[in-house]
Amino acid sequence: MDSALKALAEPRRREILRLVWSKELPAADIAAHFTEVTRSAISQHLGVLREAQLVTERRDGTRRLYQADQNEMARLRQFLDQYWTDGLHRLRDVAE
Amino acid sequence: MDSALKALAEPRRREILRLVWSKELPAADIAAHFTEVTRSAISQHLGVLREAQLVTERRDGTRRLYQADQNEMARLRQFLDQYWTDGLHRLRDVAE
DNA sequence: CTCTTGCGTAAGTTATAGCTTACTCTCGTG
DNA sequence: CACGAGAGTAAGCTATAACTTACGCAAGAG
Repeated sequence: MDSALKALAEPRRREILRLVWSKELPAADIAAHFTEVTRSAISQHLGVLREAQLVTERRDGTRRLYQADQNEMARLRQFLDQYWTDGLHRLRDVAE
Repeated sequence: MDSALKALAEPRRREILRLVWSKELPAADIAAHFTEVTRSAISQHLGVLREAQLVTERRDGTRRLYQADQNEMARLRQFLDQYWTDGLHRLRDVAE
């Protein structure tokens, strides 16, 4: 969970997640969206997202297709929601 | 906004935010919660949170009282909500 | 004025992140 | 079997993060 939040803290990785949120994309297509950095850099970002389990990888011949892992994304979302909810409870308790 | 997310990616800083979410605390009290690191380390974490505008600082004599900045916290929350909402829209559009 | 308390800040260290270039691996194809 | 395309990986660089210890500074107490 902690690795997921750290992964999300990187703008480039958030952008990658947007790209593969709803559709599978091969690594080359993903890299093509980033003109400022090399394909290798993107491959490494994909590695970080994979380790955080935020994306799944599927092989198709020589290509590797990536897609956001909705389960893990949901878990991360829930973690953040919980964080805020707890905080708001503390606010409410103090208000009394 | 980006600095806020990066600030939140640090477990120690998330813990600090929880401490000052609903009440002002002097730096010493905050530091006292962390036995693994020095007071100086916590002071630096507070600096990061301050720069990300996630906490406000108020001076009272020689003490400095910190508290979570609800406005900025709300902005961050909204940013994350938007991120997920956009993603879910892409999912929905693909489903059609 | 001086001393103590509460805290930030400077300097230096070590670990880690993000990047590049170069290499390697694995398929599919002729 | 050779080779070209798609991608990860190794090595090395630079910047930044997270610490530590040491020092400096402001404010109230005596």
